[in-house]
Formats: sequence, C-alpha cells, structure tokens
Amino acid sequence: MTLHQETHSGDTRARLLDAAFAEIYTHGYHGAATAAILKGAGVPKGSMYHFFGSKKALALGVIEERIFPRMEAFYDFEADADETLFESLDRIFSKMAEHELLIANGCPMHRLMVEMAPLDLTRQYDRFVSRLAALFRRGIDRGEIHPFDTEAAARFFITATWGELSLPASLASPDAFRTHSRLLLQTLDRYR
Amino acid sequence: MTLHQETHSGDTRARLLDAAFAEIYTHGYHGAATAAILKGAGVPKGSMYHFFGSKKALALGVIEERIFPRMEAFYDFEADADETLFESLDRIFSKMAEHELLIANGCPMHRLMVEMAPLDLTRQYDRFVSRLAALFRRGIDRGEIHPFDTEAAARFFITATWGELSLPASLASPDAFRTHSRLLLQTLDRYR
DNA sequence: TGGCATCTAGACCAATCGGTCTAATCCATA
DNA sequence: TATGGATTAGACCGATTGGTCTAGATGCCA
Repeated sequence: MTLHQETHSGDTRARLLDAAFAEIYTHGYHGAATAAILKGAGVPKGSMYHFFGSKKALALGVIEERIFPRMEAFYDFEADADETLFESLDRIFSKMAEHELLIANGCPMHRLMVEMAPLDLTRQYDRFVSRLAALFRRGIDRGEIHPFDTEAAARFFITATWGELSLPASLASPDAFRTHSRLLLQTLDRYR
Repeated sequence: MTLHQETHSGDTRARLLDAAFAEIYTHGYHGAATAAILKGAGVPKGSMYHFFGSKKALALGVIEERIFPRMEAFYDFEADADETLFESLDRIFSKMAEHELLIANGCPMHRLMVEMAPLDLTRQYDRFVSRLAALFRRGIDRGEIHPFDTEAAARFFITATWGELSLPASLASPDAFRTHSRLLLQTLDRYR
C-alpha cells in the first residue's frame, strides 16, 4: 500500500532534523530555506513549528542531535585502547581522507561556527579539544612520546585540520588532505 | 558648504565597494542586504545597478578590487629582501596577531571562499601559494634552510592559518593565534 | 549654449523569506 | 465508543529580498 508517503510512523521530528542537516550542511544556515527543508523531509510547515519554535531552534537541534553526536562517533579517539598514539592519529586521519563528503564540504560543526558566529559553540569546541588532548596525554603517560603542551597541540591540530577541510571542493582532495595531515603529524616528531 | 553629503565627486563606485566589503565581511554574502550596503555607502539603488549588474557582480568586484589587493599588500612576503626566511615569517605572523579585525573576523577571502563555494577562487589561491612557496625557496637558495617541498609547505601554512583565523571571536585571541603560529613555524625546524 | 551620455533618485515589483493560525485528523486511553 | 491532547495540513501574513524602470539631474564636449 503506502501510497505517496513512506513510513510516517511518528518519525516526523527525526525526518526534519535529517533534512535540515542536509540542507544546512550544503547551503549554509542563511542559504537553507525552510521550504526546502520541509520539502526534503516531506513534512508540512505546521509540524515543523509544532516541534521547533523557529528556524534557529531547528538549527540548534541539528547541532545538538545530529552534528555533535556524529563528530563524537567519528573522532573516536579511544576506540582501541591498545593502539599507540600514532596509530590512533593515523587511523583517524585516514578515515577522514576517505570520507568524500567531509573532504568536499568540510566539517559541519566548523561551517556552522563560522556562519553563525553569535551562536556559542565554545563548550563543544572545548570538549573536542579536551578529548584530543587526553589522547596525547595517554601517549605521554605510556612513554610513547615526550611531554609537551597537549592542550595547545590539540587546538593546533583541530584548527589546522578545519582550515584544510574548509577548502572548496575545487581545491580539496584526499591527496591534498593526506599531505596536510602528514605535515601536521610531523609536528610531533620532535617529541618522539 | 557640503550640506548632507560629503565628497560625492564621482567616487560612488568606490564607496559602494567599500560599503559592500564591510557588510559582506561582517555578515557574510547571504547575510549582507543590498539595502544595508546602499545605506552604508550613502548611495541610491539606481547607482548600484548602474555600476554593477547584480549583487553577485558587486561581490565579485569586492573580491577583485578590495579583498585581493589588500591581501597582496598585507602578506608582503618580499617587503625586505635582507630579511632571512624566519624573520619574514615572524614579521608577517606578528602583524597578523596585532590585526584585531583579522583575529576576530578571519580572512575575508577565506570567508567568501567558504560561503560562496561555486565561486572559483582557484587562481587567487594558487597565486597566494606560489608567493609563499617562493619565499621558502629563497630561504633554501640562500642556505638558510635545507630543501623541502615548498609548495606543500605553503599550502599547509595557508590552510592551517585560515583554520585558526576562522574561529569565532569568542574563541579567537592574539595569544591563541601566536601559539598556533609558533607551532606552525616549528614545522620548519627539522630543515634548519 | 545645445545636445547627449552618464549617473542619480527612489517608487515600484514579484518572489521569497520566516512565521502564524485555524480546522481537520489521528490516536491513546477511559 | 467517547474524549481530549498531539499532530498534521496548508492557506495566509507582513516583512524583506534582489531587481526593474522611468524621470530628472549632472557634466562633458561640440
């Protein structure tokens, strides 16, 4: 049966978040029209304003329930406790280089950060820095690398990587990204 | 006399470019309303559409005649031919750290690149890379540093710096920038 | 001074924006 | 099966968007 609408079993909210994420990721917040989001989700306007009070609230929901969890899963620094620091970093950077959408469109959190400057993403950023710094610290504790300022290095790694990922698709490529991350990793050689 | 309008001696076009630059730099392309640009320039709509066919054409003009020349002047890598490579880099990074607007708002070319992805800024990017690579090469030729892949290093420096500069004002600071560029410069130590 | 192209001026336009509102419908529970 | 909150549906709204158009002012050159 299922005539023109598939699986409308109360997942309206989730569909809205998914469609909004896609639309905002590819067109930016200002460039994403609510009409396009609605169409993408196959949901009428009334439902959107039932679940979210405004476009901004929807964007906040996207950050909180789509982008941030996705990042946490992606940058799973501690996935394998048996990995050395350098093995972990290699694994993460390789995964990124193979992620076509990421190479072409950049990090969604970074994009929203840049475009919606008034929005405060300090907490998410700090949390992200802490996690990477903790990975560095574990390497130090295990004697894989000599001590250094892990917080500063984590910030350096994150913003430097965001910069490379933010290149437009016409300038970005997996190879360019791999070169970038190789140079970035060399930063740590002096502490080996 | 000059009643309510100051120096309208045919500089309308220039005023439009200035106002558009300011508006686009602070609000982004989508966020910049033509009405606001017009108001900022103190110029009626008819004049704008006389000189520029569309908002997009105006933005192109801003890139070509405001942003890019400004960058070329700012990153004047070869200003002092007697400087060593490291002196030049120190000078540039210091100048950037002291540039409040740059720290707070990021590199205008980078912002437009991110927001107007379809726009092709490949030529400008490549030119910028070449200039920095040339500075590296000069250092090599003078024996100040051992040979390395200057193109790759230039790209690394530029995108890494863009990433740090793209942090929102709430996370950016001259100190954070200085730490970032210090770590970036360490990349070259291995070739000293 | 007359004539013509350049430029100014802003009223006006259709389209689109985010957002509101009310009526209909669904659905769980009593 | 009756009731009532949750959800759907989309017509509608004022504001704002980028863009058009025509009338007049301006200034250069003949």
